[in-house]
Amino acid sequence: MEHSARQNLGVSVYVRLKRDIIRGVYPAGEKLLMSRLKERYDLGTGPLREALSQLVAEHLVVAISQRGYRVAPMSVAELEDIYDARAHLEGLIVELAIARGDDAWEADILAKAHTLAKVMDVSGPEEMLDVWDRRHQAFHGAITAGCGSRHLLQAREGLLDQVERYRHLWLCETVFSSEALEHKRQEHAALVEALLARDAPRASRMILEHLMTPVPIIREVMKRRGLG
Amino acid sequence: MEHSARQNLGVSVYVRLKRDIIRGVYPAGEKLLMSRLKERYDLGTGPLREALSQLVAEHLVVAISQRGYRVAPMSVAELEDIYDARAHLEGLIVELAIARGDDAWEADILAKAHTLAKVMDVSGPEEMLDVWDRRHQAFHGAITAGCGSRHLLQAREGLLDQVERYRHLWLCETVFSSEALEHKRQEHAALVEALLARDAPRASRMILEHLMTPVPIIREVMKRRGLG
DNA sequence: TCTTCGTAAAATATCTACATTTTTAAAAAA
DNA sequence: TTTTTTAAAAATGTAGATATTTTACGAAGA
Repeated sequence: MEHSARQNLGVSVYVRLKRDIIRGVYPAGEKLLMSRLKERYDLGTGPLREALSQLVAEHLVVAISQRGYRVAPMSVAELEDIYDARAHLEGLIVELAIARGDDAWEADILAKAHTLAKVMDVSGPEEMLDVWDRRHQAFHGAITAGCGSRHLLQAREGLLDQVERYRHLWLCETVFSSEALEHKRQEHAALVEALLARDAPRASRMILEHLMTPVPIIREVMKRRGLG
Repeated sequence: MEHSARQNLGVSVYVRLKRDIIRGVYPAGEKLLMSRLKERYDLGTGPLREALSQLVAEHLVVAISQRGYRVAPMSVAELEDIYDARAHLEGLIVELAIARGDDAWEADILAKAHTLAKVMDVSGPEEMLDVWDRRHQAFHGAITAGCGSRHLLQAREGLLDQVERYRHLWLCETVFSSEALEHKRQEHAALVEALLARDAPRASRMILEHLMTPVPIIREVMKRRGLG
């Protein structure tokens, strides 16, 4: 079965559009002109409106009837709320994971923590950051998977999508100092220890702090760029 | 300004389609044939595909490329996971609301609890159930609003939408006995007491139990109807 | 002069109809 | 039966028609 099932255009333009919005190709609040999008992605209005409708449901785009679509606005207030919400939800999920996770869960966390700790600066900081980010996501994914609830994880995904635009600001701006990286490494090690000790309150508190650390940095970036 | 801003067809058919799916007009797993939908809602494929795309993002509909759309399947496994996820999320939100809610929050809860307790059987059980449900939603809405986080409430909304199909089975099947209603009333009163006493652990535990009670009943209904 | 209002033209969003491609079904052949 | 062929049904995409909003411009009034 090598017949790569043909995706319809709506789905593929959805993926591209989402990536472009997250990466800031279209600034927050910008009007998404049909004619421009048609040209850029080389397709008709039908598939475009499908993709935009999905993004509206995910709150990355807002639609105004008869006036088209705009990239959802960004603000410091939203930055704070979204990180707060995400951190608390992930804290809850971690508590459940500690209560419900089995041996395979523990093993997977250890595995992901190991590969994350071993990220080395081999081919330039650009590439390294990319690898680090992917493994960092995998690490947190392994932790949260232990809660065993498809729908809680789905709610988490929804918040991750929305947080991603802000997080991208952070990743772009932050040049990782090796001390910052070392600090993260220690946080992760302590977190793993709390998880394996099944110390739910401690692990939950640590997750919350861990996830909130980027907020002040992003707030600064936003103020500097006049997105406040 | 009485110019009721003209909604585009995509949005209005989205609302109708969503209501119809929740109410079981289209059974779980059923194919949503374009030709049928076009006829039923009297419009073209464009707006329909917009609406369906949004419902896909909300997980009420699944799309299979080149094979159209289907109502998302239902199962006892999902029933349990979705209620579990919702209950835990609402528990978290209640804890935050207790930590963050102000006087107006307390007042609003008391107000909504009062109107909910006063629901009387005046114009038939059909009408009564409708009023009771609306006020019940308002009651829980008032409680959760206290968390102050737009994004946590948004995540809650997402789960509510998905839970609604199962909840509808319950509302349709359950003929409320006055003793069941009285029991609920007592649960609500105890909950309000715990909230005003700012007893977060107790309130959270109560919410969790309160929200999980319909599960065994719905499970029975589903087994009886062969949706297991 | 500056503002407000109204009108017309341009730009834009929205929707339907039809053409194209793909899937499903039915019938025929092995 | 099982496979192949063929026809019908369905999904998808684009182009163009229609309706709405925005912009441009000038006249009237302050």
